[in-house]
Amino acid sequence: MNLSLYNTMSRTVEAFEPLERRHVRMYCCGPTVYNFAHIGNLKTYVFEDILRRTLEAAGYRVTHVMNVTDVGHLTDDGDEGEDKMVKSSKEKGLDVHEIARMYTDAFFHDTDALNILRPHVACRATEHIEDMIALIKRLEAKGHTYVAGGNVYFSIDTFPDYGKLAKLNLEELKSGARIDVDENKRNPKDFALWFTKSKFENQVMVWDSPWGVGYPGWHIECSAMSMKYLGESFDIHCGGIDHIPVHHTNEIAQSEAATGKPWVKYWVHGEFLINETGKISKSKGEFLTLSVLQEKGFDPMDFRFFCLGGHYRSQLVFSWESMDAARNGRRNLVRQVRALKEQAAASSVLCAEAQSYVDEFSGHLGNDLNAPRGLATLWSLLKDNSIKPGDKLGALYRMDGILGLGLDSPEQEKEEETAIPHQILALVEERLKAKREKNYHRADELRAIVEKAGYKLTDTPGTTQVSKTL
RNA sequence: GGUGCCGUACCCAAGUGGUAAGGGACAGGUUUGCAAAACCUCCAUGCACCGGUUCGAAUCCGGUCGGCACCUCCA
Repeated sequence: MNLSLYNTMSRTVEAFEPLERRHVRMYCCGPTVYNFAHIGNLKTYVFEDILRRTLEAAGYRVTHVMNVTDVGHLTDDGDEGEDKMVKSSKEKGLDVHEIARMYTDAFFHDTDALNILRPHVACRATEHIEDMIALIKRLEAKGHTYVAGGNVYFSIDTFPDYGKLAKLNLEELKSGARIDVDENKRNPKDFALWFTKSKFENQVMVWDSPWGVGYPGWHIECSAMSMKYLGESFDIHCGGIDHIPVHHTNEIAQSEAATGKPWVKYWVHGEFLINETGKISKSKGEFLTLSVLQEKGFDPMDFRFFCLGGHYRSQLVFSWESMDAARNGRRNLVRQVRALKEQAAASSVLCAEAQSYVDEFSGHLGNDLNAPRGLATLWSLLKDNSIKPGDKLGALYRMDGILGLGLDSPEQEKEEETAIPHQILALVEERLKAKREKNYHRADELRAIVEKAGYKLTDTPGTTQVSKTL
């Protein structure tokens, strides 16, 4: 399987060649655990999961590392603003560590529900403060830092390639166009590595350091932890597209300034999920989480299926109508798979025709993760009556190894029996009797009554199933 | 003000020079007393608009209009 990926650094699709022959080292920016993940966040993790599964399907051993940001960071990249962890902790009346634990659990609960493979290493920022301090010391020794107003800053003017990822034009950037510039900074684009004198109110999350008691800047954790677990140069770094201009730009500066080596080979960024009003965010509009979707009757897999319908580098438009479409489409798929399962067991060796569908599918996924095309191939396979059920199922399972829709997992019969009132059951009985007597006029009357009461009747040979209308 | 992305049917969405994938909805049909399910069929001579290049353009170039994102913590 050939694999090519769009590299933000070169702005082109490049053939993928890892630094080590059969091993891929991948770092994904993880959640900041001061709140639930919203479905926009989750879209990015779905894309990263597709990337990982594609790499594995291509035969690579993957080491997947993700950070969990449990250090409080300010609502502002400068020295102002409120600490988000503290803010959340106050609102919930829990201490910051409890907040972090609660939202970390919630995060993995959601990603598990979406069948997203867990990273091999999920590292907490609070457990790597020493690594961050060591990295800052390294930068300090090389003259990339300065102390001002009690904080340690990275001086971007000491790093000639600053902004290469985002293609920032430093002359023309209007820093401070929308916010006030931190007056401690020599260059408005400088960023803090360590804070000691912020007016933080968080007395819990502070650590001792050579520069005084305080806490790390928000970019340093990713550099420190990724290099700790993946080495000073590794293959893939991914995250949301919003990270390009600031977070990843700063990570590159501090990482490469410290080591003097190229840091990351491929930068892969996922586009945003948006709705009619713009991006889905934590501070704007309705806060859409996976739980909200589930409360509205959607299965987490419906959301995964929905995400797979668009390309990861395109904005995807969320609407309830689209979710309905995704649910219908996925139910249709599951139904067909169930029918195949009843006919045959999945073949372990595929016939040539089935294999050619799998190859076509792999070609699409290998071509910068074109999941929508892959899905189209899956539907054509399903429709191809020249392929025997066992081969069809075997091919489907291979495709699903990447799609992760859980097609091979045993059917969980979700339709749990909600208690049907005995009045309704009595009406159903009466209707059955009318049916047997071929009194269809009466039977239809009874159907109307029962349906009006909020129950759906489905006739099967000899009996009738009752279920509550959603 | 700067930068980037985008505009494809009723909805979502692929498609980067060779004559519009796929899903959903809708409609028609087969079948079942009815209903549901299932199955079959149908669904863009056209890809925001206007010019240009080309044998050929949704795809390339120029312009216009519209949307989104980033330059602020953000997936």
